Amino acid sequence: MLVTPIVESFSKFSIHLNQEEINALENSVTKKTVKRRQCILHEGDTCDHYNFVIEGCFKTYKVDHNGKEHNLHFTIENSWITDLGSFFTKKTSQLYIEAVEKSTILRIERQDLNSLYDLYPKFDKYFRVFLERTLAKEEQRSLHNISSTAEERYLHFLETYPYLFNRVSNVQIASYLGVTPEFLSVLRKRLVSK
Amino acid sequence: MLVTPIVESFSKFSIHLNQEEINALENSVTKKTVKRRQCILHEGDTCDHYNFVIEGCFKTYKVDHNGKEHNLHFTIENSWITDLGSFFTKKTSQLYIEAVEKSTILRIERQDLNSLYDLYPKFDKYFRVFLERTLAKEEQRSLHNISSTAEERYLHFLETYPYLFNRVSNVQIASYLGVTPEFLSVLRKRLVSK
DNA sequence: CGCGACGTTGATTTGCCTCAACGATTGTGG
DNA sequence: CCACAATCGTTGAGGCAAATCAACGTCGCG
Repeated sequence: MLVTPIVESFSKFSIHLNQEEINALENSVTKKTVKRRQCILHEGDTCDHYNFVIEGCFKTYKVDHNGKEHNLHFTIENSWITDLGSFFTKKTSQLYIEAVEKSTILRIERQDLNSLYDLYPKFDKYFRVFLERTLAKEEQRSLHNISSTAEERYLHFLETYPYLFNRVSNVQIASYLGVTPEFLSVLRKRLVSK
Repeated sequence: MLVTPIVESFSKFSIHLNQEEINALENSVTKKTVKRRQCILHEGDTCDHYNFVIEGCFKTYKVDHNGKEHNLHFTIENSWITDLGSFFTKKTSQLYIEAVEKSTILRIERQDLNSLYDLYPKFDKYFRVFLERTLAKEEQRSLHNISSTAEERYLHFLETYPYLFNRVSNVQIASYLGVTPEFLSVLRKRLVSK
């Protein structure tokens, strides 16, 4: 089954899908393979779907009015990725979602997800819990950002996402931290000499 | 009924509670009045509840290792306020939630909320939708923060939350924007002279 | 009435950016 | 499978946005 990783994700939140629910889910998703550097969402698109990352890694970024990229977050296997803002308001997205590595995703369209919500309350519960966790992480992040220097943010990044260190370039990390690659280089040098 | 404003909030998301559900909710909440400058959550507390603001205004802030306050957000009437991070992990909170004005809240404890989730699927749906919106707003905010100057952030704040302008001090606004009150003063002067 | 919070101004400092340059790595098309 | 191009990581000089520190008048509240 395509959706086994999703079913396991439900299990992690102690929500167990029965065969009917699993089949409904299986019929709602489409598998897509994505090349390195390929975008699954462009600025200007309307985001009408959720994606579950089966394997690989994505970055979500915005391009500002000076043409600079700002990474909002990285998403690796076994998590959902979408532009919630666009998904909700049904307005065009300001974001790009791009594969950092060769990746595989399962996509579910808005209408199919809505059907699942209507038919099976477990989907509301699962996303309610998933969103609580995601929001808690987001808050934790802005909390840390607001009260730390760039050096502290870098160290915190390394602690929190050790598995990303080898998967994304320093350019990407700098963009995520909100500093220039040059300045990250200075920070790294300083840290080594300590 | 105490919970009328909450029932109306459900209605805004097209979720309509029946009398049984309303009664269950009514029996789950406790009304609290809060004085100006009184905290409903302190750093070190564990946050085991959600609060619905009936009237008034709160700020959620962190005190950093230099003793400075950093406002994460303001919450006014007809919205929920809690420390999701602490609520979830059941760990102690790093945050303070303090009334900016004399306020009234309805509090619901974790166990009572869990009972509602178990008995009535509408509650999962309501919070799923609520969290999607909240998370979309959070993302919108970090998106804007990451790619704007302090002046742009201040203008954006005024546009987005015009109703807060008269309710919270510039010290609070500066803390929310991530600048010092002195620098906000400079910005305001610059803007007037334009 | 008096005290503490607020808003403002100015002088000085600093964290991080910009721009420019260069060798090392990576990846890709021929 | 190699050669060339592109991206990456690093270093340095100079600049700017915002912080820090200090000072002072005003206002609202107890």
